Amino acid sequence: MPKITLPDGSERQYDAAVSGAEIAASIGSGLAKAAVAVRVDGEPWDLTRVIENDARVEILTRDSDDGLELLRHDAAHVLAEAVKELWPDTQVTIGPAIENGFYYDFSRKEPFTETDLETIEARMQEIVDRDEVIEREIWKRDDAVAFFRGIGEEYKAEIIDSIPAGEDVSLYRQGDFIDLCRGPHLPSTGKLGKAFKLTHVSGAYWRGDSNNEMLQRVYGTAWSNDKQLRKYLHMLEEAEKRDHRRLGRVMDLFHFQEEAPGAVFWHPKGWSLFQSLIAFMRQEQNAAGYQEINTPEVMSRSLWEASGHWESFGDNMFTTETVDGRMYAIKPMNCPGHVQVFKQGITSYRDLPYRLAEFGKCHRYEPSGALHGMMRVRAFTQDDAHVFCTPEQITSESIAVCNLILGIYRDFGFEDVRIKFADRPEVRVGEDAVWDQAEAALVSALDASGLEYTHNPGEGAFYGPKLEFVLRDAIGRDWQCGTLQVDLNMPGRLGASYIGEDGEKHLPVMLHRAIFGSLERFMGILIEHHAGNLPLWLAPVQIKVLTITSDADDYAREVIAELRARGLRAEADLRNEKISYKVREHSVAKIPVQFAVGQRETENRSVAIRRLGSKKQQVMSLADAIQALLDEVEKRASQD
RNA sequence: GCCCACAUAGCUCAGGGGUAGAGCACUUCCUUGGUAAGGAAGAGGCCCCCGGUUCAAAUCCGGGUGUGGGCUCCA
Repeated sequence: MPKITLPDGSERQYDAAVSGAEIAASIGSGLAKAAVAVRVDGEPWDLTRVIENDARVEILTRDSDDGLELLRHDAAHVLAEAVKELWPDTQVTIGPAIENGFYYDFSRKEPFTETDLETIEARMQEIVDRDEVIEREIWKRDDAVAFFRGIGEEYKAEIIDSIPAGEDVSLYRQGDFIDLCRGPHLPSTGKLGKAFKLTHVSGAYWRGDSNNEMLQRVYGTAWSNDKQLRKYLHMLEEAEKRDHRRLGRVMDLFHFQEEAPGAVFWHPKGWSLFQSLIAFMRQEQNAAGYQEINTPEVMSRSLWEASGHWESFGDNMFTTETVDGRMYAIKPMNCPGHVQVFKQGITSYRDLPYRLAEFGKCHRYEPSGALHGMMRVRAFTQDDAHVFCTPEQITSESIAVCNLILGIYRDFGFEDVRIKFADRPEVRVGEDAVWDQAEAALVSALDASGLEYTHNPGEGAFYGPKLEFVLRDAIGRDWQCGTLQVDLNMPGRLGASYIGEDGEKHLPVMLHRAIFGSLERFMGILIEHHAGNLPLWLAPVQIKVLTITSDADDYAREVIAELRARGLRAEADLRNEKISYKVREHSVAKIPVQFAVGQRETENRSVAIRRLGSKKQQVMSLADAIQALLDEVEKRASQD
């Protein structure tokens, strides 16, 4: 006689043990239809599983986050069933729900083709039409291992084998397909609906280990209804329009070519934007007490051996051997160079904290498959800095860095920033006692700053723990940009020290920090965040002056001269073309402000202003227009 | 690095064992037009590279390089 308590606090008494489906039906037919699973005392259960005792029960509907995840998980099972029907000698492995969809990893000799995807998708729809009952079964672990081994599913058997002996496992059966799964699942395949689509195939290593066999992964997306599916597919198209590689071309910012994989060829407009980013950062960090330096790009291999980089990353460094047989490395980082500058001057604790910054161009031989537009390159520019300080100064310096980073992100319109604390990795340099100290210092700085953060275990740098600053862009994607690392190892390895108040030699603490991270990557993120519609203060060409007829050419030249004299980046378009033609071309090129000038404007020294994205025009005196734009630049305002 | 796909004009792409195609961009001419493409003509190609098959390869096959989607990696 279970008493069921619903989330709103109401209670229902049932005469006998009752299933989630029955509870939902007793509340309403609409709910019964939308229900996909239940949560019983916080634990997700199948809708058909019988509840014997008093419990708190929550009905999960297909529209809820949990319900959607379940649908996606079911879609993965239906995918696996379809593949097993079509190609019985394919082995199944794992198939989880992921953000926006699902995937399933299969082991087979022949990779899937694009045509196979269509075939599989059609079969999945048949399985949905068949409306097969999905049943939960509890097996003894060893029986399950023997069963899967018996039907040739070695991977499945291996997974179950890694579950502690003596534990029972749950299997789910739908039609002739049976799979190990924690559940819960839908009561039948028909409930999945057809708002799913297979999207692409790729390779994926078994258990995520590159030493293992490469499996064939099929990705798909799944939603609660067709409308949601269409909305998602539309969002993908919109994201593609924002692609910085496409916009970099239409905005004439940069290009890549085969002779320099992973390295940017900057065009005048792209370099202008790059310089704007540097100018801004320079101003902000000078104000925060940093001094800018520059260190060599090519240094002897011995320095990298001393720093520990050679051992950890030697395979990923560009090297160069001179005719006399000396081996040099092209710098992958700036820190060893900064330590050399520290060693040349600083001897006293009175000089600390000592903050050195560099816009250093680094080269890393990234795996070819990792390259991706400007987001992952082999030649990039870091806004790198190192704060040399005493152990007592770690907290205050770390807080200052956090505030600097968050403030700068706000200036770029990134308000949603997450912080992750990454501690010691398995492969590292230095004593554990030193790591204890560095991690504790970073955590205490975080606690003192009052900022929220999450824990990212084992993801620290080889020389110290770090904070990762992750910003979320306009369409909800996360990008890790900034970093703050506490390093108690490198100064000692490279022989840096200072004389403390006590007259003794001490090792300085080194805080590594970057805010943009890579300027190339940050620019890519900025372009995609703004969909190319850069805020006025960053736009390489801020104003285009378009003439209606050639009678206005002289006035247009005057306007350009005036704009440039006031520090605005402006270009004229005096071509013998119709105004619509010019407007379209510069709109496509994402120029934020267009001034149209014709006879009327020439006569009263005005401009007809059209902002990117707007179809309206505003006529204003040239003087007022310039002032308004200067104000906007000063405020670093974003249009969106 | 690994799996799959792709590589044709500046760009976006069609084609396909035997003179290389379109749209846009570009050049010239006409047009001086008030807010997202005015008209005409012209020029533009080692069909990514190296091999092989073939009477004949841009096309088929193999290898390489690059790019894309993932996996692994990211000091």
